[in-house]
Amino acid sequence: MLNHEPADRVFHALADANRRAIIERLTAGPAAVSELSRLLGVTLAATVQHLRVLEDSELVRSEKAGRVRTCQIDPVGLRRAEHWLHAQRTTWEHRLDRLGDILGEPDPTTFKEPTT
Amino acid sequence: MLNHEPADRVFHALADANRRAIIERLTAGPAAVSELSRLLGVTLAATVQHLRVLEDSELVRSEKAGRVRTCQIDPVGLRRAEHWLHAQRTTWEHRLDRLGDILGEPDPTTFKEPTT
DNA sequence: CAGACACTTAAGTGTCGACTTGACTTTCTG
DNA sequence: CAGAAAGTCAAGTCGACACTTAAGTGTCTG
Repeated sequence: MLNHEPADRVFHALADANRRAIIERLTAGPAAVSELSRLLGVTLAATVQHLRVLEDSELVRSEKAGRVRTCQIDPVGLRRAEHWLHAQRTTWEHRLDRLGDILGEPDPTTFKEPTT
Repeated sequence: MLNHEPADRVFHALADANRRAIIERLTAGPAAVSELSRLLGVTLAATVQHLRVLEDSELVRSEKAGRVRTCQIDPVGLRRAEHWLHAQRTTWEHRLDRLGDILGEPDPTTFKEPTT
């Protein structure tokens, strides 16, 4: 089941607490890899691996100047995830609305939810 | 790093394409476990395991009547995930706004981003 | 009531993912 | 220029995870 859909990558990236901590830090402004490494309390190598995941899912961008790589938020991934969730929630809510309309109608012929 | 934060659970649940497919199906209305199983093309047992993850993260609720368990969306998890993403994005956007204000000011004393 | 249905639980398997250590490369700085 | 700083790359370890099969448990239905 090794999918490479964008949604897979984004949600998988967000599933890790350390990666979310990186994102939370970066919303406050850019940071170097070593700073993030200190923040998480893990090795530089581990941090770099997290950043690779975050960049692949377009949640973070980074550029290297001299010997320091500076990371910042990439809004693309964030928006993609937000959009999927919003779509699900609104679809669900609209369905409930329609259901309410039907149940509130003056002539309620016995209504049954189709399951198949 | 086996965290049990709610955000961990929700995003981890959403990271799997089959679980997202279940959610997408349920936004259209309730469904039985065996129907979801058919939809995914995996074993009933596997489907039950996915549902356990989805229920633990409050993305799905289910009730058993007779021998059939009916599943439906639980908005709690969806909202939780959406809220986290929204918070990150807006924090980031507001920071950019403030940055724009500063850079657009009449007396721009040489501005340097604090990194530590 | 017998057999089909709709799950449920347990155990096993192969893969992935988060870390680590250790060996480099590149870029400052005293 | 020597050494420190900041990353980078490559293994290697070990626990999680998505499946499966197999053996149940209740609940209809003819």
